[in-house]
Amino acid sequence: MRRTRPCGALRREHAGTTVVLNGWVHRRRDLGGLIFLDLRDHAGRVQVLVEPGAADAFDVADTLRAEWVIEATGLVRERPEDQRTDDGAGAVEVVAERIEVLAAADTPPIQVAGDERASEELRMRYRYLDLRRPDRMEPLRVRHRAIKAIWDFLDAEGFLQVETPLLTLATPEGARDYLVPARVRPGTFYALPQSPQLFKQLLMAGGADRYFQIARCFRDEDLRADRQPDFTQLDLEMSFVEVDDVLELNERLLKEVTHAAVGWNIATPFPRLTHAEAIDRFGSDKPDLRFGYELSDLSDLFAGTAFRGFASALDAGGTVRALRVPSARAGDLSRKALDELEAHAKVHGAKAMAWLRRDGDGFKGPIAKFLEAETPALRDHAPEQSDLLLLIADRRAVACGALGAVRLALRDRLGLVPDDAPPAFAWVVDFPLLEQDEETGAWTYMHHPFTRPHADDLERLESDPGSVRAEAYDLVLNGFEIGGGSLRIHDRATQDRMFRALGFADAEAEERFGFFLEALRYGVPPHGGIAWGLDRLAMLLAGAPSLRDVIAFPKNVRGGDPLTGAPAPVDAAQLEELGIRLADVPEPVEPTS
RNA sequence: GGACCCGUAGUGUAGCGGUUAGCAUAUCUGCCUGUCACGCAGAAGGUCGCGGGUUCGAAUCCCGUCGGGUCCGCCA
Repeated sequence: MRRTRPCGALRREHAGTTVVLNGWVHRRRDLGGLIFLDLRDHAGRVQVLVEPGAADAFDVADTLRAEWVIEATGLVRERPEDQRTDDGAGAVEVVAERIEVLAAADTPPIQVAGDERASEELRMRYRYLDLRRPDRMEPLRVRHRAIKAIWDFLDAEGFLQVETPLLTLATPEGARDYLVPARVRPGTFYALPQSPQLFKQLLMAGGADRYFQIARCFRDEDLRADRQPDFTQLDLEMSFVEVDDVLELNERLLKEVTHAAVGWNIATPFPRLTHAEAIDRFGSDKPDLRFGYELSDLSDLFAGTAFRGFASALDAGGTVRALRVPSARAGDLSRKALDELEAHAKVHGAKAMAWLRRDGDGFKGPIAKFLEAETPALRDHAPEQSDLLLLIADRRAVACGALGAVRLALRDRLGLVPDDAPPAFAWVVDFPLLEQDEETGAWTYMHHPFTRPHADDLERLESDPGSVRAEAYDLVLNGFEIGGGSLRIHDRATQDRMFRALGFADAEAEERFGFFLEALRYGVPPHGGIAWGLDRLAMLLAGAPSLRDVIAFPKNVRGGDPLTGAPAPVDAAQLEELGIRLADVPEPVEPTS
């Protein structure tokens, strides 16, 4: 018999009808002469009452255990007034007439019912059990609603959804590629795409005008809580647009998506910060704008200081940056806490972090006695009694970056962002086109080599490459980069100049990207677009602490899948067929746990 | 490549130099007709991840290793 409706969908108006229910035994309460079952499915739970009068059903109910799958037939009735519960089907119960076991279950290794949380490792190993919990399935539902809203919105805006290849050409730059051996051409390899970047530009060359794709992407780099080796982008591209067109469309899209997925009502347009501003004020190119604690530049104040720690950094062309912790919260930071914050700054590249605590007209702290000359000026930066100043002297990128990291540590330590804080979206624009490798001194692209240089700066591409801005933008939410894009170079001459600036010989560029450079010869429209990190956005929408929560079958920190056991060795025969011989690799070690 | 944190019954945890390795829950048995984390009585369940060392004595301290996690590097 087919179920009449989901367990969780039963309501008072169904009282008096006979229903067939399918579901899992969530809990069983055996009172001896009376058995209660909580029956659970995707929609919720309902109580099934089994009385001794229903002879067969009672005998079956006696054998049931947690997570057995059953079919229960019975009469829906309202529960006694004083016994109703708040959840969906809590006003009714089903009096069992017949119960059939559809699938028995061993005692599960992790409990589905109850508050107890197994370790993340076990929950990944038994992901299908973990997903039976409504709060574990919910992030996937949020993600589904977001993707549906994306499809609906972009379809209405005239975007064409196109799938691009997963087996494609390896590109030596960017992240490490995942390679796939090509059996029919021994010795050659496909690569899995790091993004559909060149394909979507070729679609613009093909006249698609506006394209999007929910695209799987692959990057063989080390994992993080917000980074998986295979992940999903919303990839989109538009022809005949300027930066404002792309940003404006994305703001409207996000308004729709966040509302459809989790009911947010976000304000647009989003604030825009230049890259330089984001670094100087927040010490990050993906600033968390939900709280203040902005950095300040005290380089001028310390120009000519006698304190060697600062003077040497300034002499080397560096800066002194400060972060003020207002007196109201500074008291929460003990000497030990300050040591821990300094250690945090060091992890992020700082050589040291100094602190000063306002004390009367002067300051306390290990370096206070070296700064008597600067004390009057410093008072302006710590106006309140007990205000705390955290100071780092270093190259701009290091000083700002490390203080930015300290700023986030303070956020977490002091709870500077309330749970109900509204989401803070922002655009970071005017990224530098190129950045210099610290060791080799070579210039490399910051975004990718197809990013259009800012027209006003193009003339300096060869003479002063570091000063050239890119027509590139990042989308930031609560301190996470959730998207990035740019206008693209669409003419061969500019693309050639870009490759030369990157130190590629013409022949080398031709070899790597010849197919794309050729396309630029045949009339490509000006175009630009963006890619969202869809997993990361879904994580933030779902309020989840880890990307793994919004991915159905995620990988662990070492890139393994505890459920399937991937990656794993393959048969010698399989390698033989692919023409692959393994170099000496360590024997796979059996886990001992 | 590097730093730090964590591995104790199925699960979650306590114990941090001498314990019969404790508690909760799950499991099994018995009792129980309005429970809803049902209750009550009882039982079984542990190479304290693995290897080595220190010690009269190690779950506990040290080293190594394996596994898990967070971060730095890396991630156009």
